[in-house]
Amino acid sequence: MSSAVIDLKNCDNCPIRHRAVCARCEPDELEQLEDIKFYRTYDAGQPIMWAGDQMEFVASVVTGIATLSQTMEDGRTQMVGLLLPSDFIGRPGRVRASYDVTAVSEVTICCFRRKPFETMMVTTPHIGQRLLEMTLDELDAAREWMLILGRKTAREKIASLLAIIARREASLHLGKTGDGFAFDLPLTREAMADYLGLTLETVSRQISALKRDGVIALEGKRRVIVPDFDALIDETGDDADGGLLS
Amino acid sequence: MSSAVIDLKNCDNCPIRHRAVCARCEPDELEQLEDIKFYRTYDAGQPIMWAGDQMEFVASVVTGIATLSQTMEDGRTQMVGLLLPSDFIGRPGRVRASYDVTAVSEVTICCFRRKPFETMMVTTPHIGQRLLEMTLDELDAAREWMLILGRKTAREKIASLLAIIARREASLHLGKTGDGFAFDLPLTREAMADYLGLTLETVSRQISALKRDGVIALEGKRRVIVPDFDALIDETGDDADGGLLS
DNA sequence: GTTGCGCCTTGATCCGGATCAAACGGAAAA
DNA sequence: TTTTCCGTTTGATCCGGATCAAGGCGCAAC
Repeated sequence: MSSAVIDLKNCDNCPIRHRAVCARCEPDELEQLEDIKFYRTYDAGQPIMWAGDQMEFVASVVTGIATLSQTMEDGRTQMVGLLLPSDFIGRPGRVRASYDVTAVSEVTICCFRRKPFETMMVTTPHIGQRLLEMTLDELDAAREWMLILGRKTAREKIASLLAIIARREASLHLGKTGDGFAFDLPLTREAMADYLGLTLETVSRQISALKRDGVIALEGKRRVIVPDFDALIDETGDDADGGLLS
Repeated sequence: MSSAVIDLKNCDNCPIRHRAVCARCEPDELEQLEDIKFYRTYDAGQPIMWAGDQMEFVASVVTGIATLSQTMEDGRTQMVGLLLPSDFIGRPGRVRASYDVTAVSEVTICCFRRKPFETMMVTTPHIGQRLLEMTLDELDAAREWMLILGRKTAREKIASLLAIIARREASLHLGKTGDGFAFDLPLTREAMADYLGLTLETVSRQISALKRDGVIALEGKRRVIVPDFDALIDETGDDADGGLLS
């Protein structure tokens, strides 16, 4: 694997330090962390780890996008996680990876040797608490995903995925989700198919259909324009209010 | 809701105290817990809470089986969690329930008022740590479930569900999973369909097919006999070794 | 007994998405 | 420039599971 240590200290973008795990750490706790962390970068398409691999470290995504996925013996693949900056990789207490982790874009991860990290979790409750919050959020996302996989039509699945990505982009760039909102798809058609439990042909056809029906517009293959966000939400089959009302 | 407080102290079967959260609590921590916990019982089929309900407590299943599920406006339903004794209900820090919780059999839950429980999580790290472990296990289960929903055929789905239930029964009763192993289905055909993203007719047909092919035998509608456990596993499409080998 | 009611099974038909196949378009390599 | 290649689109056909419909079985109420 062509991965390299790129920095050992003071990465302002390190999510474990500044956003994910250590948002509430004391300065001396941060110094402890500095001693056991290092960085790795992977090119788009590269595997980061295979299911069954020995995991010597846990990690956190700093930049880029990676996927968690499971593959059956005959090759059928299901994505089970989409890892964005600040998301956590690996699991304290577990020696072997349970899923394949693959870089979708160029990805930099911040690694912590597993043993020291585990002992730190005991001595520094904040880290465990933050990890619990993150895991609960992931569980909620997984459950929303299960509804998509189990009960939605192909069109609803595509609309749901677009809405998920659009919402994330909007919140990231402080952007409005108003009219004419636009964003880039970070995933290939095949990756979208693996996400949604479809074939890439069906993904392509349904995107074309949404375009034909004026729900979205495309610039090239990857850039999506959403003229009316509510119209997109209508296509997802979800409740109009995202569970916000009584 | 015909729910009643059934006991306020010393429930040897309370999973929060003895199995789930407090496995490593000190005696004085247990006493703290006693002050803020109470029990409720629900009949089979009764709703325990609806998505959107205000949650005044978090809880833990003591006896019986309950389901977590999501329903779309038009009635399509997807089960997203199967709650067994010792499983946790609710989420610290969240005011409203995200999913419908329904009793499948008669269910007794052990409730903790949410606020005191949350403050206790801060003062008693063991509880948070145990909760993290449980949540990570649930996340793994959800991801296995996503593969089932997204990529498996109806027959593989049924076989997978039977294998999941069989394995749990086996581990519960210290039972072997050897030849002639038998267990009761805790779910109706409809609940199985909601679990697997199928219709109840397809569930019924595929169970009949597995019976016809000698993979399983039935006693009545609910009791399943598995003559050869490996043959059942073969039908799931999963790797033969459950990821145990290198 | 018989009636009614859940829960389950089975049959006939339909349709959405998979599969097989071909071709397109843009970017990098030659 | 042309070639190659990868990601994508589109078309034709097939099939697994949904849908619609009828009937069976066990059980509790009457």
